[in-house]
Amino acid sequence: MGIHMPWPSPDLAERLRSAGLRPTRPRLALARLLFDAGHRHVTVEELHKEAIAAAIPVSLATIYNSLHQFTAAGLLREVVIAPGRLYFDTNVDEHHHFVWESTGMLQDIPEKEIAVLGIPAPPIGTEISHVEVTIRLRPLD
Amino acid sequence: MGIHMPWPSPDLAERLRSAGLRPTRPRLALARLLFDAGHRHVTVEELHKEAIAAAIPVSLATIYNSLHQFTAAGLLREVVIAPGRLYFDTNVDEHHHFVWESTGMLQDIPEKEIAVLGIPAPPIGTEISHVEVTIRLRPLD
DNA sequence: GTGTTTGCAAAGTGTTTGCAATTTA
DNA sequence: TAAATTGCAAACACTTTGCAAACAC
Repeated sequence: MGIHMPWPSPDLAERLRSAGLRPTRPRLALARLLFDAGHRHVTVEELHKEAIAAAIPVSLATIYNSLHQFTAAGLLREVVIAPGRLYFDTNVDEHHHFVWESTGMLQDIPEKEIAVLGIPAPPIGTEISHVEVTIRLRPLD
Repeated sequence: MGIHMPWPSPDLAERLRSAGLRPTRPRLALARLLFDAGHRHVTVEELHKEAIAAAIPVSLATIYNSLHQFTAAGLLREVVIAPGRLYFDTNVDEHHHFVWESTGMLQDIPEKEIAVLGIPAPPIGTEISHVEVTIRLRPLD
């Protein structure tokens, strides 16, 4: 855990199978778009357009379903940066983000670059699931 | 900036006026609910229910409008913790959050408690608007 | 009185769901 | 063949908008 294979990717069908998901044609095609090109941040709409452009005629509903299934299976992580701006992040390891407030764009910051000191003890009955630092940017000037 | 008056609150009408907002009856009533009881995290729906319960018959549309106007005026800050879970935070100073993943609940962590080290230089053409640390919690066991 | 704000109901948006047809194993 | 998955279209929940009436100044 924590280590990502560079491309060429491991067998995607196998990866889906071990996540408990049948490697159907739509899912494999989406997995290729998502995981065969390094870490990505995609929105539902973007992925749908990409799929259509790649001559993979998946319906929007299937995009939604697949992204949620992938997320539940731990293959993706959701990142919300503003109301109505939801990304699915193929980097599921602990890491941080730059967020361009003007465009909604997102950029990863490796976990190792940033140290968070003084994290308070988690409230009784809870444990820390993860810690994320979001650095919001505005255009200079 | 960064210092908040404890209650009793300064004159709310004046506060709205200097934010460029006419102190209308609905806006004053909402401002009282929001700002007269220390820092709060409210959702649109919660505030609407509170207003109705307080015999202030504002429409949902007015809640939406007012919250957005207050936000644009710098009296509130939006905090999205998951798709569809938007809070308006009356604490507009730099600070951090605990987020209960199971319930969506939110709790402030004062800015001073946490130190973020190693923040990378902002990408060319941008400056840092703010840095927030989100600590997600899951139930113990 | 003039320009702003409100409430209502209608129109949008983005997301989910039900179900018959299709596909996987 | 049996069970899971897909696509479509309808249903949803949430948010915004248009406009006449009410209000602030």
